[in-house]
Amino acid sequence: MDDQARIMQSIGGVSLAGHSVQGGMTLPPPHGHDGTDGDGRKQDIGDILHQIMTITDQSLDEAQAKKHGLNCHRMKPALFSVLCEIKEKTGLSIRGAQEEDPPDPQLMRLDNMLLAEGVAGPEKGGGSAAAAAAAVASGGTADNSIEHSDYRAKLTQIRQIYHTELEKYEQACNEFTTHVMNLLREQSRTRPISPKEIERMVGIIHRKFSSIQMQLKQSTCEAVMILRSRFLDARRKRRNFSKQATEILNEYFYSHLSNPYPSEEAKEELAKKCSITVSQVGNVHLTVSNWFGNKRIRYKKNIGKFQEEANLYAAKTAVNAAQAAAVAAQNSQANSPTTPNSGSSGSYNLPNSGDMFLSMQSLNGDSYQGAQVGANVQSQVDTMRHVISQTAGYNDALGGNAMYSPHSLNGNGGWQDATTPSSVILPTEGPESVHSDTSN
DNA sequence: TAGCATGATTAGGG
DNA sequence: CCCTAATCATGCTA
Repeated sequence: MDDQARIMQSIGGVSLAGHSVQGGMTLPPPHGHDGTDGDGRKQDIGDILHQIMTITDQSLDEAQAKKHGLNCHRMKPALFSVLCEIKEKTGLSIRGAQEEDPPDPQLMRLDNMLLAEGVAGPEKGGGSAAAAAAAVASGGTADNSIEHSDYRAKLTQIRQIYHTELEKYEQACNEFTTHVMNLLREQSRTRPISPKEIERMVGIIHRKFSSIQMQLKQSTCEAVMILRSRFLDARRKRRNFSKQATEILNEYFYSHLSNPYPSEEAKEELAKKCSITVSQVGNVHLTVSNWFGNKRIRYKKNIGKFQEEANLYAAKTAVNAAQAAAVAAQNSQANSPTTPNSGSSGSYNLPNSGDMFLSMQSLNGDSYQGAQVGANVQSQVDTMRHVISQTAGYNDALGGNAMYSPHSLNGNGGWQDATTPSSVILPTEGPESVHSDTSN
């Protein structure tokens, strides 16, 4: 019996203790611990150890020859399968523990975030999903608050980088896995490596690579967050309106001082007239609302400070209205001399602007409250009369210091009828013809 | 550069 | 959902 055969036999004898025979091969019965065969086994093990210790002393050819001899030994397949079985059994507990790993919550969080931001997930819906998400976050509407080309461009860039890197990682992972698998398959001819063990190794490799992937996802998330915060900061950045725009808004405000709550249509119209566009701010409607909200509150807080401004705009409105009225009167005289006067107490026609216009329109549209109309009309008429009298050198009993008294504010600090649902329609024809400088 | 002006945001109420 | 009130943050100007 040569050395190799003895090794095989010895290993077989040790390894198969307590196991039945595979492949119909009869193996020595399990050794007891009574020491009857102990000396023989010790001798065998000693031989093996000796061979292992001296293996480096052997030449390569000698080692190859021994290896070949081992591979060709008739007992090798049986021994091999038994070793595989034992290995599998000892590996079970480890593998079981590792495979029970729940999905990493942090990874899930990152995945969800990337999906929500439109970086991961389907190519097409991604951008709009992100836009919608960001719009919701910023309180605006999806269609205009984040239609920011810069934002989208940067997001697309991030998305591209992310996918490129992800692809690289996946490729590297696959390549490495294939390499390791090939290596293990190659080695499995000389040492017991079961397919399951290869699988396990692949799992380990994948886990390692997924931790790298997580880093990628993490930095991508960070990039998106920075982008978003920058974008939102930019949105917050204030840009003063043009002087014209402020004038238009002020004119509307002071000519509707009794009820400075523009309707949706009025807001849109104002935005249009003020050339407040989507590109200028995120949300046109919100901007006009902001302006009126700020104006109302600041006016109310310090009426004295705004008195001068109020007078200015009152005069402006009145003069414009008077001009328009004069033109209208001329036209009406020329076109239909029999047109009755609209019933005002003065000698001029009612101006076709501001609350007066509203009252007329609203009466036609039957949606406006009578009381409100009355208040507005009265306020406007008073102002008009006063201003026109001043500009025309006419004195009346009102005195000259307060063209706009804060009578629109009630005792509670609120505007009269402030709770009345506003159905105010911005004059679409009158002011345009009057304020030719503000029309688009 | 301080201080005011002003557009935007936020919290809370109806 | 719109409003007010308070506040933030930036723009403008003396």
